[in-house]
Amino acid sequence: MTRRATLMDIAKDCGVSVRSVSNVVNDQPHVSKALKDKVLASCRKLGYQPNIAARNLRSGRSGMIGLIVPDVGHPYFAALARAVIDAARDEGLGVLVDHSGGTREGEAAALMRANFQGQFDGVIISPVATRPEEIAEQMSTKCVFLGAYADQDGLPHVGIDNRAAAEAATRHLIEGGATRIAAVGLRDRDSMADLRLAGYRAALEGVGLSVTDDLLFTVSGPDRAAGAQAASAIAGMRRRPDAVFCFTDLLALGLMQGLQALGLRVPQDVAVMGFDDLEEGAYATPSLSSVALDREELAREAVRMLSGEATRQVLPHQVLERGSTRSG
Amino acid sequence: MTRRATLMDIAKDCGVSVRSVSNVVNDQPHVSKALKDKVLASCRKLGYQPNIAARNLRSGRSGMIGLIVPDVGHPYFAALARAVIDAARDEGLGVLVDHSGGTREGEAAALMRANFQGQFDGVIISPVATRPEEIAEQMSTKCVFLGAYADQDGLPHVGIDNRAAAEAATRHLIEGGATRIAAVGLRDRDSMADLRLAGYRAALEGVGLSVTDDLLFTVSGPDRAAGAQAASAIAGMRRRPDAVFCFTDLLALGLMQGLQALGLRVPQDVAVMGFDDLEEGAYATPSLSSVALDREELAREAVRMLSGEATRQVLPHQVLERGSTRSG
DNA sequence: TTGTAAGCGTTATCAT
DNA sequence: ATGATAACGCTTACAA
Repeated sequence: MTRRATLMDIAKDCGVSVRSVSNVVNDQPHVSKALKDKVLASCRKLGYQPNIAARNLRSGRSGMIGLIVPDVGHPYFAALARAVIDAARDEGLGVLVDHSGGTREGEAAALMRANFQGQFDGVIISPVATRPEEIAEQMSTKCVFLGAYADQDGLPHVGIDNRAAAEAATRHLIEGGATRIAAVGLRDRDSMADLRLAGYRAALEGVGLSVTDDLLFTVSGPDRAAGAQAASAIAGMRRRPDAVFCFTDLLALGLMQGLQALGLRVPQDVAVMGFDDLEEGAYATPSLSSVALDREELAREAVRMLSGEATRQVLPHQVLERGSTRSG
Repeated sequence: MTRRATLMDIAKDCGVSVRSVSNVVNDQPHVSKALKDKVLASCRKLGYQPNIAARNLRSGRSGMIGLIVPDVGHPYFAALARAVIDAARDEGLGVLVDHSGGTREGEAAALMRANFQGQFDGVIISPVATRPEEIAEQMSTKCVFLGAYADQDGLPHVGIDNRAAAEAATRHLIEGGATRIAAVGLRDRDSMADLRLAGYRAALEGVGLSVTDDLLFTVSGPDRAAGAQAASAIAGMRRRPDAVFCFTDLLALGLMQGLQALGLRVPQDVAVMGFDDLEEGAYATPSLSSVALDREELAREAVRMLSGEATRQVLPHQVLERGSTRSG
């Protein structure tokens, strides 16, 4: 295998200038049909492929964006990654995916890598433990933030109104007849959870139910195991809740599994509400009620925002009633 | 915001040559301590960050690899992507993730993008509908193939012995007392499924059970819905199987859900065996027996193979007995 | 419409 | 150990 063909090779082969070849390759307007044909034929003959590094150096753009999530293996972020990859592709961009583990150190390391890995045309990030302002400060390229947001920051952000969504989800449980509703979620360093907790509180207070600490369960992780653990705790309570609002579907799935293993019926004994609308939830037994958003639109907005001026996009959410909260 | 600092800016600031600065930045062996300190201080002062595009152009490497899977949203490939990203990170490489949809056209398009998106230092690909030789032929960079393989090709490949693994899985069902075992999987253009089917056949024939066509179920997709569909077909059979071997966990999960919705008990009425060892399977009700491999090792080998000479790595597999096949 | 040539910011080859 | 300088392959003024 010999050296790859360059623009100049083509130019020589055709007896024209590199300029003309470049014009053809880049679909510039002013090229004669004859030239175009000749050049393209030569490109095929010599197997020409543009050197992207050179193009990037010259143009200052890379055609790549970064996506940083806590964990690509997590179903929610896997679905998100898919949507972002699709949206980026439609804009002719590739997506370098990285994960942070959801810890502060992990996020710092991922940001480092993003700064050095390459010249991204932008980075989409779903932060957990680091404040957006801190992140934007240390990044050398534009960032769009996904997920929770604090109202004060003016940074590019796209997501749903987590507080309102959580309130709606909790209200759904109340309307189903629940009077003693537990909340299960991560706490500490997770502003997303804070917002959902606030929504939960608001819903209860809205109907005059008091929020007591024994109804609040802080889990150890974002996974099914943590949900199952919460199930044991809840099943063992002297005054057992008749409904549980989990801050994520994965927690809810673990919780449902745990409750059922302990002999409790869902939703008859305990109704369960999730958040995220994972495909997996629709196939659980019973199917899991959840809060949904349009992930494709989320991704499209995020990608668009990377090259635009817009700074905040709040997407609509939707409460999906399924088997886990269907009374009767 | 002004222009980003370059090597030359640092050189001027320090009163040394760019060569010296480059040496420091790249940790070359022959640099005096004094120079190093001076340069590093200047870098910090001016906020220097190397221009990766320029470096790539000069060095001919990009520090990035491509990963092409049918669908990043699919739990198996999400887990795989995570493992590959981790393995690549340990080698200082970033991973550009793309998906093909698992169709021939989709794979062709993804390969195109991989060729143009950037200069990858290699591509790891999990092909479905396109033969490895065809792929290798049209790619301008080294490819390592994941998943199934045909014995004749000498292309870099890492995976398990799918045929043997499927045989072991089926044998596990036989040892559990099953005598009428159905197989559920994709067919056509999916060599992975062919191998697993062959293993299934071998296991049955090994104990003198005949393989009849009515036991073979071809599904419409790789998802839970397809598994649930197969459940209806199986539940409705005049002579119902007492066990089902699904070629993937996702099919098995849909199948289990479907069977149970139809009033059949797993494993008492029908034992179910999956393949892939998804985390989700361990949390299903009942927990799903499956065939596992070490995904982290798979990923490490694949990444290593990109820069090495090795051409085939067959990893060990393991049959995991869980609730869905536990008799008694 | 096409040709010439100047960079883009590195790295690496010569020297010294 | 460090300096000067020529590539790397492309885009794009500026000319013609």
